[in-house]
Amino acid sequence: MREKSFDMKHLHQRIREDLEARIMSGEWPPGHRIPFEHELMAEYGCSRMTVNKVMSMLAANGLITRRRRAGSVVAEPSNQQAVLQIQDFALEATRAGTEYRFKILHRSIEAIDAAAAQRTGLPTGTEMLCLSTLHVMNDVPQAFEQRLINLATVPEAGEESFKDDPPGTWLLRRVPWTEAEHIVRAVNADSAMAKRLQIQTGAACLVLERRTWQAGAFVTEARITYPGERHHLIGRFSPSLKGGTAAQAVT
Amino acid sequence: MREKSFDMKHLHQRIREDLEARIMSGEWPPGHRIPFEHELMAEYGCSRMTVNKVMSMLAANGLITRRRRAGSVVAEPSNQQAVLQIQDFALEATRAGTEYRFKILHRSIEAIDAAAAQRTGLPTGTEMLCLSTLHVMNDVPQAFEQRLINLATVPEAGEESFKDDPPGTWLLRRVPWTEAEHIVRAVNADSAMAKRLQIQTGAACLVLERRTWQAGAFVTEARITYPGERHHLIGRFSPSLKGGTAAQAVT
DNA sequence: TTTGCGATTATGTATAGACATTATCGCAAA
DNA sequence: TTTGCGATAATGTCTATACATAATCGCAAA
Repeated sequence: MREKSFDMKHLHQRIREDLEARIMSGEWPPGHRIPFEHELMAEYGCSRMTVNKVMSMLAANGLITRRRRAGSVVAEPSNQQAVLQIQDFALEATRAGTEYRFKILHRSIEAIDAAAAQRTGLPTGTEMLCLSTLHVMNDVPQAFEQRLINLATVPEAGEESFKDDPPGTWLLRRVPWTEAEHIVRAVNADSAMAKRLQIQTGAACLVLERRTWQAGAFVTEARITYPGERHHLIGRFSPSLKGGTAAQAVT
Repeated sequence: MREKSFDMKHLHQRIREDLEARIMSGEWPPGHRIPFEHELMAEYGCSRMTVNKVMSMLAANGLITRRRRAGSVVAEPSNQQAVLQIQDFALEATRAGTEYRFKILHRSIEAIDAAAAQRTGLPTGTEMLCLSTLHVMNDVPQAFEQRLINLATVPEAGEESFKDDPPGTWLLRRVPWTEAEHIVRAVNADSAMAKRLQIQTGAACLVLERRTWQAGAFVTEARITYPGERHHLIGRFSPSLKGGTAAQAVT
């Protein structure tokens, strides 16, 4: 039954990546029913054990929810699971029923500067789309986002207006990531930041820096500043159920 | 070959918990060789696939490192992997060769207050050991730790002097956790905190709150305040390799 | 129409065996 | 003594099968 396929990857890895990509890109939204094991088994021409191992792993990582007889569905993102699952504002707002707006404060295309080149591993001079976005819920500023998007990896971003979806949400739909790096810091708001976020100058803010790659190609860097009083990062773990859906809703 | 064992747990789960407990308690330190699959297979009286599935999962979670022919060893904690792996100071200091001291600033045994009772799920009035510890490296204060230890779960903590190991390290050796919850916030240092950490009043600090349970029994709560300028949280992920060794060195 | 129950179906767990891959060990040749 | 290479041992992947468990569906009885 086993047909050595053309590519080098192992079958279980290919299945895993296929499923992950469909989930993380939003093609299969939370609640979407995943093909039954016997269907995937037919699709990939492998035994049920192989499919089962992949699905069990996805379930252990919290990406899908499985129920006997009922089948498997894409899991609802749980805000108790993920350390770095700071919200995708649009998504969270819809769910909570609060009003959400965002505003692009700045947009330009620039050659990457030396410091950013080092952080991202790109050659200096690479063209980046630079965006500054303010996220507002119920007329209260919730976060300020400074983002670089690698136009070599995501050329269509250059043409995008970002009028429907904020950049993070837009990107997630198009470019699921395979690797990410995060840094969390505490900083005092300078006067410009304080004004933007409507907080006191000097107030403590949580800064999340997030860089993502797709198969080794740099995708985007986001520096998101949250008013410290209004936001925390929350995570719940057990030793073998770590991480969870850390990035299901963030880019 | 299969012998339905007396307990209700599934075999793979029992194996996983056994191995995790030995790793996380420090009984098997980083670098320690883990029994070969065929040894575990004999020990638990099961097939290799069962052992293999468990070991693969531990490897995927970064708890162990596996190499063909060489066998499996407990992984070195990697500071590029875990979001919440803020340092176990004693351990990090040893590794980096810097001088580390800690000082217990406060110690008392008190009935839990209402707010903490709610956070931890314990009945009000439960006796807790309350400790405040300052962590110092090269004469620079690195963190201030406020900790509650549940004496019902860890009675021997009441007798412990904590003169060799700081409370976190001491606990980790004795009480491996099975569940943990984390909250990260940014706050402005008040004057007492500023004095302790030798920073300016109002300076932004990163606060990590960590609560751990062992099989449902509350173990400890730690609130650790780091000077924002001197510390970040760093994490690196890929979608199916999330979390990593998040807690190997922290309690 | 509603309730109850058995058949069905999908997942959960486990076994035994096969072959691939790769690092290491030890022996033999240079 | 050193180098090279083959045997060996351990993990990696996968198949085929079996039985357990749980939820749902649909039919039949009340």
